[in-house]
Amino acid sequence: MYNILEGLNPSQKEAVEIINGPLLVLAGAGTGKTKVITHRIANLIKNWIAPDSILGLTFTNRAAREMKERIKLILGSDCASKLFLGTFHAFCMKILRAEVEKTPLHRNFTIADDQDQKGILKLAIAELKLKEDDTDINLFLSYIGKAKQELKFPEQCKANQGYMWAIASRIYEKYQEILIAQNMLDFDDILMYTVDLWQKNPEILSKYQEKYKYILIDEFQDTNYAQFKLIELLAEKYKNLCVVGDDDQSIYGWRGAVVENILKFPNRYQNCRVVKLEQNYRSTNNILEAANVFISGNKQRHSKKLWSENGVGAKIKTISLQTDKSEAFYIANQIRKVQYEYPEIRFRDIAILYRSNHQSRLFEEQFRMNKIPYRIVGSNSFYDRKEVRDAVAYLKLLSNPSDDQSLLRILGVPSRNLGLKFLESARTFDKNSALLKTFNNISFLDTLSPKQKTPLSAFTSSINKYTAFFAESGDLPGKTRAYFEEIGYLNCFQKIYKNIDEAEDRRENVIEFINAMGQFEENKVPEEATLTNFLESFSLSDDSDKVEGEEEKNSVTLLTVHSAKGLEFPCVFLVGMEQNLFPHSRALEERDTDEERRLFYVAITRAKKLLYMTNAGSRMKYGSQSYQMPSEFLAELPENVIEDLSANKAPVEESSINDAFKNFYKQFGINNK
DNA sequence: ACCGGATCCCTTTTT
DNA sequence: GGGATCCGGT
Ligand SMILES: Nc1ncnc2c1ncn2[C@@H]1O[C@H](COP(=O)(O)OP(=O)(O)OP(=O)(O)O)[C@@H](O)[C@H]1O
Repeated sequence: MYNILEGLNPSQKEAVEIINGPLLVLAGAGTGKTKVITHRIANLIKNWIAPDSILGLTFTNRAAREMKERIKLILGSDCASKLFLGTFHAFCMKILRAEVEKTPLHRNFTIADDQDQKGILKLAIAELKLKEDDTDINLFLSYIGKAKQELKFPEQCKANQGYMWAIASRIYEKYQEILIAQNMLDFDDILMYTVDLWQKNPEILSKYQEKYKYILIDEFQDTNYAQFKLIELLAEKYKNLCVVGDDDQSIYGWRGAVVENILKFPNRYQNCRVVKLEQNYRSTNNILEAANVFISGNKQRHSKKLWSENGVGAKIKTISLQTDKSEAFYIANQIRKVQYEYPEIRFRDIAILYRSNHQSRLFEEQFRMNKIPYRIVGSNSFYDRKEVRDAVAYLKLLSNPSDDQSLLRILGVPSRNLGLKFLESARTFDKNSALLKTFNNISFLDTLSPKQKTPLSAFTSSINKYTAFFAESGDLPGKTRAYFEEIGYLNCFQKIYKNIDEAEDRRENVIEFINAMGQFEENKVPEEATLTNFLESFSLSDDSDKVEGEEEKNSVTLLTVHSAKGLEFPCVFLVGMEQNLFPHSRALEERDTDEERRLFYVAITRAKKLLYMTNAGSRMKYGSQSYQMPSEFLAELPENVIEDLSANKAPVEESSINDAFKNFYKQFGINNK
């Protein structure tokens, strides 16, 4: 049998061998915290603890997936599949589905995405006859989110002081009413409802306390109040709670994360064991020295010294490029060069890290042209496409007939001669009924002209037919394709988009989406291949069960710094190192770049051996050119660990030079045609 | 009611 | 660069 304790240092061993009681592992990047969690799980199982009584929670899907893979390596996939490993949200959804009678929702409830949220919030504002203009929508959503993260229901928010809360709590109340009427919940509800369920039903809580006797949580510095409370309740009885994290890597403050959760963990659990790890096994000392600059000044932290036996290593390379295009071009070239120089570095050992998702686009284009295989983590660009969102809405409606939001989305795609006036009449026909129910009401149909009655009947009969089909599990792609064809969606694109290529593109995206359902189904037992399950994993972006092919595995990874947390790559390109991008303009405006600095620390510490940082002098922003200054962080890098390659003329793509000149001329009003 | 065009937002970061 | 939204013509 695999020796679980082999290859661990004494502190790691200590943590792994503790079986019962609260345990905190507080340590810097790359010191093997995640390794402690995975090996500790293995050790629990070796000590005859049932795998299904172990709960491993992570923050991001990517981290859950990574952990699953590591555990598979130690325990084998049979054993690994028995324990629950996933995000807080995935775990809570499992509970809410199981205990649905005790929640405000009905079976097959669906998760509201951000567009649903906005739509419902608009409805709430309209129903209250408030005249808040659209720009306030995001503000109110953030109020509501904040309340939910603190586990406050609308009732409790009414007690909040201030003019804004007076309005916000009324909107919150209405918003919640509509969500529930549509049998939906938003992301924050997932946590709030679970805590509420447990608090109101001690017998249910007790059931789960008995089930999950051993709890392990990675990246604990990122938990918010609701998550802390959730775990506190679950662990109350046995207190076998192991949390692991690094206060210097706290980068989710904007989402309500409370660092004190980890810092004060020993105060909350009196007999808590604390283990610190100081040896970094990941990076070279050059990389660590650079990283340290950005956290040593942080207030409110446990100071941790990191050291590594990995030698000084290569210098960090910084390169300034002219444009965002030449940045992507340079990196595509550099990847080839790196592979030439270091044959052991495969595509999968390389990552492109950026501050925000939209930066991936140019790299995708460039990599496609250069035949560099890549995969993007966590970007919604595909799933955010209108045609894909519409496809999802078509399906959500089958799973949850009360989902008016989805109905509204797709009723006019393709156009069915059923517009605003028609909707108004359906709404007034029965204010308290879901739209789809009204559509099926014979006496409502009788109020319509034949020109509307015919398309509406065709629409509802397809919906009803496929609702019945999907009630059985299995063959999701086949049924979906037939559904989309019959209801006129799959072949409506030629009609909607004049440009034939665009129409074909969009149609193909829908086909690709249908294929993704096939992939979802592939590694599921037939009973689990239900539409509801698919939609749920889609909403949670939970692709942790997806099996990747070799080609896919051996790809360059494109991802944000946030989603790279917890991961490591031998070669990292940190791109877009420009003022207002990283650090982000919002942080600069608020004169609070602490979290950006920690984010930068996280970015640097992803690299094992090679680290490149690039910045561009100009970049397309909102469709127009913007001139960019190098990031203030670059100036802080210790000189002895960096090497500036900018002077060595990097190969610059022809068209980028032309672009740069054109913009130069444009700037001075010279017409260079 | 539909279509096309103009206009106006946006853009952190994730579940 | 792209989506949602509004407006005016058909
Ligand atoms: N005792 C050890 N001996 C050799 N390698 C180790 C040891 N402990 C950890 N490592 C390696 O160090 C690397 C970093 O480990 P791990 O990802 O667990 O760190 P971490 O503390 O979770 O990092 P982060 O804070 O960045 O998430 C991994 O490649 C791991 O295999």
